[in-house]
Amino acid sequence: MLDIKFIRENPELVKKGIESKNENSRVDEVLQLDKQRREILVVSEELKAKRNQVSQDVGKLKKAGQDTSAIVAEMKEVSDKITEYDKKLNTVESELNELLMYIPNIPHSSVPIGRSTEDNVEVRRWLPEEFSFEQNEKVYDHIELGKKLRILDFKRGAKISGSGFPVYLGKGATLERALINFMLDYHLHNHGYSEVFPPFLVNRDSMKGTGQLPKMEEDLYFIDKDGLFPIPTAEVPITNLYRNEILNENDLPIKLVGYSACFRREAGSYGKESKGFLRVHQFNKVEMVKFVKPENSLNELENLVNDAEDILKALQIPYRILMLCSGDLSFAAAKCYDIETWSPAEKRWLEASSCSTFGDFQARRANIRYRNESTKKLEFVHTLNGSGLATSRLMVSLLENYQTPEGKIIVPKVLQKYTGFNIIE
RNA sequence: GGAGAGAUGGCAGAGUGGUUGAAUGCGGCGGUCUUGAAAACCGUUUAUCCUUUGGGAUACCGGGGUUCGAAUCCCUGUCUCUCCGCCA
Repeated sequence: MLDIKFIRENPELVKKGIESKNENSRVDEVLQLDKQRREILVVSEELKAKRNQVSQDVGKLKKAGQDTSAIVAEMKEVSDKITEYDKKLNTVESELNELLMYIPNIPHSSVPIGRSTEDNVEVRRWLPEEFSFEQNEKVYDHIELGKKLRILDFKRGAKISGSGFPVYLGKGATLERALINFMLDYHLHNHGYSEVFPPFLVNRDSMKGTGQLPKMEEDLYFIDKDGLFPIPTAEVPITNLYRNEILNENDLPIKLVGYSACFRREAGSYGKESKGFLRVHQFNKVEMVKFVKPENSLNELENLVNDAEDILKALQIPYRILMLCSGDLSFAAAKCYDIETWSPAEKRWLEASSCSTFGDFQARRANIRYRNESTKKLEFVHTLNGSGLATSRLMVSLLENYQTPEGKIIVPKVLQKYTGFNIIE
């Protein structure tokens, strides 16, 4: 969430930021509640100071054997007043906090202002040497390939779970597993990350910490019986590793990478987007998470994108990088790059990764701080995360780009030692 | 699932109604001593909020209550540990 002091001091900036995200600005309500809160607080604290003083005196007087009944009676009234003011304070404070939890992060100043995906800015693209957009005029799409090679089964997935729960079969399952292991190893050995294998179910506090809750509850699965949420991304458990903790400055940046299955309800998103792998309820993802010093946040974001890109270069899959405009930024993000891979069958780019810095937005919610050794103060870290990458969309591009004219799949070179085979036919 | 125990500062661990924000030990930081280091000794070491910048308030797992006054008493929730049962 945003710092209430920052909102108090920069209301116009905050309003503009929120509106540029196409979100409803409720800054005036926040300021109103904040003002109320402080007014009540002052009165309550004055009364408490009095109570503390007199209560101590009562103790002393009693020890000295003196009668205190008059004072005690008077203090009873003060005490009642305190209760009254604290109740008011409580109401106002919880309203304020609730409201603050719904206020999105504001875009970083380097983010282009825009309304929708159309205003995103393509930063760069990378294509394998022999690649051309025209060469693949006649191609099978990933669904046809999956069916033909008996490596993907969407129908049976729908039978056992529902639509959007794909089943990987045979060499398809092996390929998926190889892809995950390859990506993990790559980040571990080449990019200096440490591996985490997180829980796939998390509690409400964790979901609030990274900002999925309270706003996006509709998009989450929820296990009512135990009060647990299946994670929509490993970002949630991994970022929350350090919730309510104080990190050593020397340990920063902390760079973690982890695999998880991801579960998303994708409420209300039916239609052509939903065929095959393009939008599913369960998919696999390797996620990178960083905890960094505030001044390094933007730099670390660039590195994060590069780390994700390296995977695609190694796999020789065409991709492009977009800087998201303000209107396309997610609730918690301050700045974000999407990586899109090319689908020859769809003849369009598919989002396979999203790399964001959240500034101190998540850190403030999750209370993740570090001791700044030069100022000796506790400060919030900045958190970043990026997919490195999501296998489902990546698999679409991989299968389609690596198909032969006969509809076989060549296994990318770097994956062959993980799969143990070099062709799927 | 059954029975019991517990939750206090970075850690360990006292404290069972009145200067206790919290003894003591360890750790950390600063200093004395030393050629240097260790040891020893001395000192220091929580955070958040409000503020008329003097100061004030809050917090001993969370929430509620009793009381003039709660780390301390009562209720409740959560979590952890031990034993038994079940089990990949």
